[in-house]
Amino acid sequence: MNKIKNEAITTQSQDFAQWYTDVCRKAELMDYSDVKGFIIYRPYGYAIWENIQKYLDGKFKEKGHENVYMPLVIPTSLFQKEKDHIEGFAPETLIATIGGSQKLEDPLIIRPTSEVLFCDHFAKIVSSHRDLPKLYNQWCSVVRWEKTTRPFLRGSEFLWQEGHTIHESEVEARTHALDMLKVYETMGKDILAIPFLTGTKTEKEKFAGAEQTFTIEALMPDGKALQSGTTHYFGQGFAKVFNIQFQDKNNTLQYVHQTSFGVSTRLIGSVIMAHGDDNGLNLPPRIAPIQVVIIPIQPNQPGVLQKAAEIENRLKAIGLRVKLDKSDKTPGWKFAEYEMKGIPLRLEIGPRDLKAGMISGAFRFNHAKFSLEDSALEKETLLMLDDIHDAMYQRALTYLLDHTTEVKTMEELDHVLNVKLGYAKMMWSGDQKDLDLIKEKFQATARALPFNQTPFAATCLVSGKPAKYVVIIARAY
RNA sequence: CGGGAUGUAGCGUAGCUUGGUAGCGCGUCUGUUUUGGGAACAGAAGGUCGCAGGUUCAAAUCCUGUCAUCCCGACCA
Repeated sequence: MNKIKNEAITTQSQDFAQWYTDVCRKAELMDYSDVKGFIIYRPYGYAIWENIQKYLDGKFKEKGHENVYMPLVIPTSLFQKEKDHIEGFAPETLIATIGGSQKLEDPLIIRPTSEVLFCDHFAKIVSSHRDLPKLYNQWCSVVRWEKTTRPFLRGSEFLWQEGHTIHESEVEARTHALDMLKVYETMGKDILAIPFLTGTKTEKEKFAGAEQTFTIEALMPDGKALQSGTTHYFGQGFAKVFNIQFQDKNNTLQYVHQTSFGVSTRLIGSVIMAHGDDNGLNLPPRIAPIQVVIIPIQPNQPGVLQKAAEIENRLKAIGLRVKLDKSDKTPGWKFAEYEMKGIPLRLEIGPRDLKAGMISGAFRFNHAKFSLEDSALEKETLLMLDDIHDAMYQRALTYLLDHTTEVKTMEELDHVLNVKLGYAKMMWSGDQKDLDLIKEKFQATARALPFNQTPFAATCLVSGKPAKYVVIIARAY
């Protein structure tokens, strides 16, 4: 029953990285293009992104954001204004140097992120405290010339959303950055069925140009962490460089306080790894492009196809995303195929069910089979999809908790990173040199300073100096 | 950017050592029978052997270069 039916997919235990790539391609989420790092988002993969977009776009608008669209290209002279920012991104920019047949005086950088465009624009449109806050969001793609690329996890081009906001006060801006982190965290719980580790990034890991960076980190089954989204408090750094000023209520000129935040199609990679298994993809119901697949058994028998179509229509009528597979593949083939594609719920209708007035089916995530009364179809299906979501979230949460370990010695750290796998929670002096040592020894980095900073030891695990922070260490994607 | 591996039909591969008509499995198409966990039979289509040079009467095969993908590092959402 649980043995591997699809020989084409490498098993996770054989080679987790290869398993991941196999799933991406076999489930038809993406395809490679002719340019390294630039992937084709196929309909099934893109539909997952659309579902994430739909959810987030709604949440952003609830928070008062407006969508805008900035240019694809940034003049080099503009990009270079903020020092830390350019230092962070310069090594991975793609630059257009020719327009038509003429060499460009000021070469155009294909945006790796749009901070400077927003800043430049904000400076022009803001003059009074009455203009604030400005809460903008942009859906677009960005380009970063990456050396190593993997589908969804790291591409030279990826789709994302970038929010950019400016505020009158530091408190308001900081609160907003944390609010948006909460939106991301809730998204994990609501639709991705992924519990995120949340916290603050260390000085070294924070965004180029930010004063403070917050993060959501997902723990993958191979024990590695995947940074899945970040929000930033920029302070007034960009505002001063780009001269984004306003007159406050006391008639004095002030610089705005700024934030930005983003999540990308990397979330798809996160979902693939967090929930997938040796049978392939396993999608949480709320982002699954197809939530229910209906498989007619012996479709030539009287009434079977009609019933299958009726079920399809009834489920569509209550707003579900449904597919009825009328093709002449055998049922066994279809079962395996739709498991591989991660469709959360399968319904089967055949002569046996017709006679009994029942509908058979199975869950993708745990392979459990069931049978339900025809009359209860709508009600039961909705309940089951919610149950599947909750169970998937719980399973991921249990994994996260089981794989978050407090460590007090180098030996324990070694054990967590190399044997037990997952997050190592340790006390840290606050000196980056101590973390550098860990990186050198274990190729692991600080993922976050968790918001819960309750100390559990007095000294830093590495240096023995007085401990300042609780920090989460892991290998990362 | 360093180290390793691989490019032959949509996918997986044989052939390469020793140059001589490009083969197999899966998938695809047509038809018939099937159908409750990856069906059977019959017929058919599908190839610039990654690309570019070179050696040769002759190159998938030998030589040089190049590109891409994957893996492992360093760098990064």
